Amino acid sequence: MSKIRLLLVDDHQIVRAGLRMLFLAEEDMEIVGEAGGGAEAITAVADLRPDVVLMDVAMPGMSGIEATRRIKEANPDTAVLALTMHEDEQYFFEMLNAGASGYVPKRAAPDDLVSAIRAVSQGQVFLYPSLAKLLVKDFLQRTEESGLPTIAEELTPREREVLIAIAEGNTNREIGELLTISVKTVDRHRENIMRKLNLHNRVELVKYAIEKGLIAVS
Amino acid sequence: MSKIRLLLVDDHQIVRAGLRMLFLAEEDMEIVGEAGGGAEAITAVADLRPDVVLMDVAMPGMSGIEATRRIKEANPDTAVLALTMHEDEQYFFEMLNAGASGYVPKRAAPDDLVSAIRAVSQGQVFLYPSLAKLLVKDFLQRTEESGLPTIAEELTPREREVLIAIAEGNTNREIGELLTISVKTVDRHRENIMRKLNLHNRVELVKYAIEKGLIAVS
DNA sequence: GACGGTATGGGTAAAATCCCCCATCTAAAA
DNA sequence: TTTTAGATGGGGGATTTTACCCATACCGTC
Repeated sequence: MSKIRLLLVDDHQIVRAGLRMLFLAEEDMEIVGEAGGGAEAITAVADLRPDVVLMDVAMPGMSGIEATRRIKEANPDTAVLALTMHEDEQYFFEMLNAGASGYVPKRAAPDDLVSAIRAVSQGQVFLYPSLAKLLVKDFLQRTEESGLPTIAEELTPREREVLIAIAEGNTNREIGELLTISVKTVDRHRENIMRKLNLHNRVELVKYAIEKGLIAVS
Repeated sequence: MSKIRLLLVDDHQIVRAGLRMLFLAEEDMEIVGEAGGGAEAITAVADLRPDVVLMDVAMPGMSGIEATRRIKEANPDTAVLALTMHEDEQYFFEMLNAGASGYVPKRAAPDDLVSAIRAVSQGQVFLYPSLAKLLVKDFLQRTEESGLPTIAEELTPREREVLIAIAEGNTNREIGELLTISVKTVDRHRENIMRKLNLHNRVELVKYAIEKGLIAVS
């Protein structure tokens, strides 16, 4: 197995030195280069073709955000992991937009950073818990905005489950297997849902479920 | 420091036994109870007041999703961590919607599960990298597609018309009358649409149409 | 204890869906 | 000019949906 090739980008060489020490202990990683700014980082990536770029977000000159955007544009296979002092919401979302595969605050435990690098080197996304929370919050806000008006109150929990399963594209038979009940019971629930909501076919059920935010559109 | 109080919810007692063994080694956690189904889980939470509920998603009877929704409704301070075999996109988003604080697949390393419990017990959100990826994908999709729908390019104008009519809830017969063509032709168009888009029933067609902005959700 | 709501499930039958087969006509493209 | 893509339509059949009928069981509440 070949090592994960790392590029360190940070405007403080003390930080870079610390990171170098940290990765000496990891046998599956090697540092192939360093850069002290965004512009340097771009040329370094082009020259060295690292697997993962550890990118400081706030730097004088070209910011880590802009550097990330340009790196991902020219080289989509290189993963960028944001490493930052700021757990600021704005920076976080902008780094995601720029194409970062992960976001780790500098206060994180070294082990977390190492895990993060392994995750992003495999094409995964690593979000530090406090940042993941922001993203989930954003997600929930969006979904509930789209489904505010009078949630499916009239439905029983079981009916809601069945409705969701229908809206996901399952047939009645599949739903029966999913919920371990007979097809006829699924059918019965569907009938009750339709009567309660005054809907008359599957398509209308799906649109209702989406409107009420019971399922995600995509 | 008091221990993190855990409630295990899974319909397989073998899984629960395995988890019990796992947490014996963790000195800052204790299992205060178990439940074999969603309904039991709800009463167990009310009785035992755990800090974290480890919740299986797919269970016969009340699913983990519905159970989570009800637990969070009655007890917002209790964190629910979804533990599941399914890395399914739909389940994941629904668990988030229901109020889960984290999502860990059963294939994850035990250490990851322990980290996840510590994170959610502190009010953080823990997402396993492969799932975090989904959330970021969703985020990026929303931010970039808030302007452009990227219309169904592959469909002919007539097919688009038929798709829209389907998504509006019309039957094939009604669509035939609407477009003054025979039911068989509508059927033919529908087949072609499904083949082109690799969709396999009306429900998926509707969701596709909504996703691409061909019809309004409400 | 009776009643309403929820969840379960069986039977039947018409309608609709879905997936193949086949064909003709037209207009644009190679 | 031949070919291709789009739109039109028919036949058949397996499967699913939809809409009724019926029932039992549990759990609260009045």
